[in-house]
Amino acid sequence: MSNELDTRYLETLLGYNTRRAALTIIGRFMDNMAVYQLRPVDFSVLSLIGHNPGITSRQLCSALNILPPNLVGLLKDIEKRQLIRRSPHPTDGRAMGLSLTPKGAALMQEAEATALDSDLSAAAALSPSEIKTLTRLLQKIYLAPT
Amino acid sequence: MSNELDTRYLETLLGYNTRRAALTIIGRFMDNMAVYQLRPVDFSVLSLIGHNPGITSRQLCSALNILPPNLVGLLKDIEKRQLIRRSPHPTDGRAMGLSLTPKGAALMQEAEATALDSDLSAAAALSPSEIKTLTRLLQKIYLAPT
DNA sequence: TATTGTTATACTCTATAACTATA
DNA sequence: TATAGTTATAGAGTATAACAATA
Repeated sequence: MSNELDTRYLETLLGYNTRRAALTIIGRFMDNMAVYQLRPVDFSVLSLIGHNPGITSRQLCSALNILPPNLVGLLKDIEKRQLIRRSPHPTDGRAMGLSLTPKGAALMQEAEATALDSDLSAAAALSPSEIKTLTRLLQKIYLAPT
Repeated sequence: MSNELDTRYLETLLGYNTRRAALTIIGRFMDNMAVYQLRPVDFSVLSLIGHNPGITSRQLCSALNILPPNLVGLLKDIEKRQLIRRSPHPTDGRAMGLSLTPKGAALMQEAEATALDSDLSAAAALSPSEIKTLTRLLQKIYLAPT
């Protein structure tokens, strides 16, 4: 079948290019994280908890743009897997402070190393300085004031 | 509330940065396309049809990574809006060739101009040469052989 | 025997309303 | 009166199985 499609116009669009690259990178990330049974969102939540012991579920929601009802089941699951612990918040009786268990910390130490490998293999076509440039330009976009 | 979260680790990850930038760019794209009642996927489909008259639904699926059953309703909708036309395929009796109606072509001429404006405003923090660099690096990632 | 387009359906992700307990 | 966490539920988006018509 003649499959000569003209996609040149779409390839001029920043949204198209950024989304396709994101899907490529995240697809590989998912493959590499499957062994830990972590989806990208699980990884992000655990990583934020690991680097911010005592973080609340509301803070996770703001940082990761998750709606509170949608975080409930996720936290329940990773707590059931004994990766996190909920402790009473020191100053706010409504909230719970989240932290990694030793098992969760051990898992995340491996998972974060794997995440780096995954990034490097997804960006194997780029030099180290190109990766730095790419990161800087992407951050300029999403950190720009509206 | 003390909202001093440490997100430095996540900000080193290519997947995190690329996804956040994509959400920023596409969010703005959606806002700007709302007036045409086009979602990103509608825009992509109509744009590919416009630049590839006679394209089949199967070709659209491959190019945009859409599963055939999920394209059916989309095509039905934009045909009902009289933006596309389905004609018998010249050589394959199973397939239909898709093309824009005059109404669809007029809409897409405006929508593609708006898409460019949207990109430029989403990337307002970047110079023209930075935008070119960003595009090149993103394409290097998703066009790289597995 | 394989492919195009389609229906029906299931699963995941995301979003909204409303409740409770604490502040 | 507002906020943290939760429940229930609705709506997108994405996935698989199976079919008729054609290659």
